[in-house]
Amino acid sequence: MKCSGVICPEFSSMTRRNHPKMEPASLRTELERILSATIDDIWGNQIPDGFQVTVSGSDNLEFGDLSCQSALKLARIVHDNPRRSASMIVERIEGELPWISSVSVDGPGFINFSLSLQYLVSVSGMLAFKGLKSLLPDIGNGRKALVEYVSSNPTGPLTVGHCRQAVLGEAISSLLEATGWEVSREYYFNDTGRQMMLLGMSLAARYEAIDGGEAEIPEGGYHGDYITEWALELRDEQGSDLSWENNSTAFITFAKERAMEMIKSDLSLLSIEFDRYFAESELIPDAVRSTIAKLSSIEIDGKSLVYPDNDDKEKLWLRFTSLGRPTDRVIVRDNGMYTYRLPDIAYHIDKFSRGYDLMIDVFGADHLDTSKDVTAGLEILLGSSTVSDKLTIIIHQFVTLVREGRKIKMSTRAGEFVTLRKLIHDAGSVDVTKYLFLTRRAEAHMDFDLDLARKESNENPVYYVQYAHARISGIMRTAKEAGISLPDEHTAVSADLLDGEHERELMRLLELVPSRTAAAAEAREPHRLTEILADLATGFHRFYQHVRIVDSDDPDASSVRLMLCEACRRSISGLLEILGVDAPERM
RNA sequence: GCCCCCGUAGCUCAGCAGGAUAGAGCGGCGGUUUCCUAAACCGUAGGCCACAGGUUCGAAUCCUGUCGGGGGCACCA
Repeated sequence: MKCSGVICPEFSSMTRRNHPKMEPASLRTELERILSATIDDIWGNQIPDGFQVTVSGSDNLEFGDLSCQSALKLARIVHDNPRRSASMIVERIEGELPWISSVSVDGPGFINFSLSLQYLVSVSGMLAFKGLKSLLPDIGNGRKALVEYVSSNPTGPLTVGHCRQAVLGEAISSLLEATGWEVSREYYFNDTGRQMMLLGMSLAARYEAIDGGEAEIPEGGYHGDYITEWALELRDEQGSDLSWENNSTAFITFAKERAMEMIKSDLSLLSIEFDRYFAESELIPDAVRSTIAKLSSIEIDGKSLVYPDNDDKEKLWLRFTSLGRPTDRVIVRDNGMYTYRLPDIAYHIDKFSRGYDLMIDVFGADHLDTSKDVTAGLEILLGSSTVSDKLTIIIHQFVTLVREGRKIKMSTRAGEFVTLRKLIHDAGSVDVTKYLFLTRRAEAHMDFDLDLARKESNENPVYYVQYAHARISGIMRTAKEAGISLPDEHTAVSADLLDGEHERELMRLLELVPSRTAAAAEAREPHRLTEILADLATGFHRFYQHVRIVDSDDPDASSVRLMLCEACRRSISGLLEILGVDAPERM
């Protein structure tokens, strides 16, 4: 880690001569390295091993562009006034830093850096000519990630809750892709067991009711109108001679296929496509049996992890209490069917065996308890460090629907739910729906007022952002008509032409975009992108208000200002693309 | 009873791996278009960051407790 003389000769010459461009992510890394080396130089072995030096964007322009708090954190370690420590650091590095125009010690001991104009111009140029993605750090570095989301069982249309999850999972996937991960999107569904049986029986009941039979939907069955529609379709296709007693498989298969079609069509409204739909039946019987065998072979405190029920030997329990969970659970029922937890553990083992470096599950709050059990099971089978290193479970809270000021209780089985389709219709557009969900972080509850949906959508911040994009696109058209184009990509732009207060403010905002986006990716928090977008839109609108961009009397200055606009436009469109929201050229 | 999430401006929510005067959108009030899209911009009002302790040079952010709201605790998924 040590670097003699603080500034590596290679780095110094590289940045100053051979490598005229510096990317924001690299600049931060280099600053951190230089600061870290300087601190090591001054205080040497007083510094503990894990001491992290970080450079982050300043909150306020008064404090420069980038800020380092290390001197404050150092105070406790070296027992000195943080301002004095900061000054000692600054003395050593001042004037030696590439791309930095000034360094100062402010407040209680912050070290603040101002970025040089030339650097800011060069970053804006990279954004304008190469786009946002080219400046995002390659965090994944080709590693493979699997994101599992939606995973709703084929029993009916997707609802509002699924919509939130779909949008969230898709945005996380895209965000990972944008930062260098190779992402597979996977949808896991249960196509066996009790729910499918109930679905088939519900369809059979509606089918028989067509010809006047008494429709008896079984207890716990499905009451949605769509079942009746399927029943009519089934009769059109296969006549009216089917009966549940003789043709149960036909009913179940028909319902299951219709449900999956419905779900895929709902997902296509959101432009979501999965790489794989993984059916639970693929795990039965081999994968599940081998999972039971592995779990059975484990003993904790002299007790087998799997044990038979006292009354019924066919029924098997998993001793979750030995794994730190509150209660043991049945994993195989007396009729030989598996409960949810067992195939789910088997499914995750399958995922782990496929060699992913990162696996993300996006679940609703109802999965909280079971997902903890599943994780505990995986940890005992695969080792807790393997699981914690590779598996991340994101639990999002539910959407509460409000209509006429009252909360609506939703139930898919009772047929009382608001579909994803209806939600999109009420909100007025797909973009609005997506953006609305994405402005909240996953763990925040969300009230969705259906009566206000459309009204709110007109005031939705997505239009504010899209408008900025459309406005810039308009400026590009105007510039073209006036014969003004972007500067040449390979010729250095004269920074003097952008030496204004408003230009600098916008460039500084742009410079922050790649690192803020990368931070959002590492936190798996796509809602942060909506914050960046709002900042960019505000920044641009303000810039536009104060600065005349296309000016036929001054084509050179117009051209470089146009470059800033283009940098802004491509930043906005790049972020919107990650969120799956359209970036319109006109509004 | 156990577990999870939330409590920040009138409303919906950001900010929370501690840091320098707490933010946005919408709503309120008042301004700004002979000029590249006014779906914009500028100004202004509005906050004991639920409450109480604790840790710290420093807490909206971390810890503990209390209160309030939501959700989950199937041999459904």
